[in-house]
Amino acid sequence: MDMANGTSLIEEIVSLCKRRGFVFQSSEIYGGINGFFDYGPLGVELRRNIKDAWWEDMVRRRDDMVGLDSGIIMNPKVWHASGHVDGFSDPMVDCRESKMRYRADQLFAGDVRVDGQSLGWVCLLESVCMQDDAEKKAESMKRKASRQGTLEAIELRPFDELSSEEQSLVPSPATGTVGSLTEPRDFNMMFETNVGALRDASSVAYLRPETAQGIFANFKNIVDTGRVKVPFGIAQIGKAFRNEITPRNFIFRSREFEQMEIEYFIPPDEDAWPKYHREWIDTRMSWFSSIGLTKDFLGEEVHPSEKLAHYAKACTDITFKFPFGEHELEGIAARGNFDLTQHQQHSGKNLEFFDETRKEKYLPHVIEPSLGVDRTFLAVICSAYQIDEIEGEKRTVLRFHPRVAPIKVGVFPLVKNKPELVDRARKLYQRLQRKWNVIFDQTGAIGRRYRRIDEVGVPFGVTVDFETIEGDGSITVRDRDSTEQQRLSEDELVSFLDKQINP
RNA sequence: GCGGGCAUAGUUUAGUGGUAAAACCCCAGCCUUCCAAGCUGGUGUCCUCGGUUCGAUCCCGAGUGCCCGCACCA
Repeated sequence: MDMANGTSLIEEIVSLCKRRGFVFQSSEIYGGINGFFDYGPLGVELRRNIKDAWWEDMVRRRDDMVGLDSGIIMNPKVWHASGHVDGFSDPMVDCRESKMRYRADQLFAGDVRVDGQSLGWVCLLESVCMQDDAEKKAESMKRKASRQGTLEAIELRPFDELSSEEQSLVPSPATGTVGSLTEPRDFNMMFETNVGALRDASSVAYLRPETAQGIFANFKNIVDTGRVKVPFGIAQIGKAFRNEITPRNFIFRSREFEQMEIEYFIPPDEDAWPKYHREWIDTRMSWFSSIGLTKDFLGEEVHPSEKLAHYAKACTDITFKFPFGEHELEGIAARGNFDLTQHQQHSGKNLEFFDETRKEKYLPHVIEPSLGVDRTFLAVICSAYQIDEIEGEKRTVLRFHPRVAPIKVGVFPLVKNKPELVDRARKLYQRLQRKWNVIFDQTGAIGRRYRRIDEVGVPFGVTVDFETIEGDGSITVRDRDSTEQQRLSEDELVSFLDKQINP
């Protein structure tokens, strides 16, 4: 996709989303707030349809899945066990001159001393040969200073373990200038809050950065009460919060978002996970196609083993070619039994599963397909958005799959000033309204009303005309994508719509 | 967090140191027998707060938001 075009394409989509009530910037009348969005009348329907489709296909239509809705705030110990509190609060250091950014624990510095006197500090990025490099640098510093004497051994320490006086002596690894590095700054992505009336260290709690830990924390409850047998999965849809440094790309990366996550528990045998991992990738990929994502925009990206977290066995992303680039839609990770092991240790509760057929206890391993509602929402719109031409006129159309379309049917009297048409159309509207989200529109010319529903992705327009009230009672159904019409009786219409909308 | 650009109606944009404009959209009415027809009317704190000025939407500063690049993204 060419980028010059891509930029304006996403702008067009953002503008359409606002104009037609899909997505608004949060708190817009107060100047907005970076990284938060609100979903308008059409947006909320689309979101709901996406979530319903996922829940229907991943939970209700499967024998091996159960659902869960855990709270956003949990005991903070959960996030210590999961590693989110300690592991992911990387302090970062910026170089003011070169604008480079470093993780403080990957930046090593040491004092260069000759006969007890400091010549200044050296600073290097973490590497296997950094000790050698440091000594070479020290030699050259000694030569430049024309100093005699013996170089002392250099003790390299991570930047974040130095005192702030020491930090201020460290030169930038990029430019060599002393004083160019900032103090380490915390970039923990979890939002903190306080539980209870008192605000102190003991009241700190976190807004969950993922829904997955709620599943692990409830694993024992579900095993004890849910009549489940490995392999089985627990699914959850819910809000999650990450204090992203730079939210970007519209709703693609925001600070408050909604996840649809599955933890699928499998036997711990080493040959088990590759099979289940592959199955889930295929299942999820075909699900994306089924709700109307453009196949050519979907891709798979396997994480190289050296970039995996230490506990992960594999991770494959399902990616989507957004107008601003190809990015992750869903991550499907084989996480071993890392999470259950952690929670078992930290909680002191036995979380082992007793396998009846094998007559043994074990901590199941897990496959984690984890998807963002908001990213799916954007991918659905990007797949659906099209500008085409009808009889020389441009039209903007959202070709939503009928299953996710916010509004399923538009019902129209052919003209407004004939009460019989209007009454009959209104009756039909009321009948359809009991089953689907439909709209009634009698304003302006019929063509205008068709175009208007095209732009919000309504798949079907039905029109009550003179043949309906004077002839055989049939109505016309107009297809959004082909713009072709067919005449059906009301009963035929209802079963036609049912087939199209609920596959 | 850093650097650059931008901020005018619901949307896209024009414009000005002296009380702001177009197109489209939207709402109401008239008209209309199948793909954005026409007519009439309606809808605006020029992002916020300071400063300069007799007077600021315009100039200056700060903030906020958006876009692009860097960095970050468990």
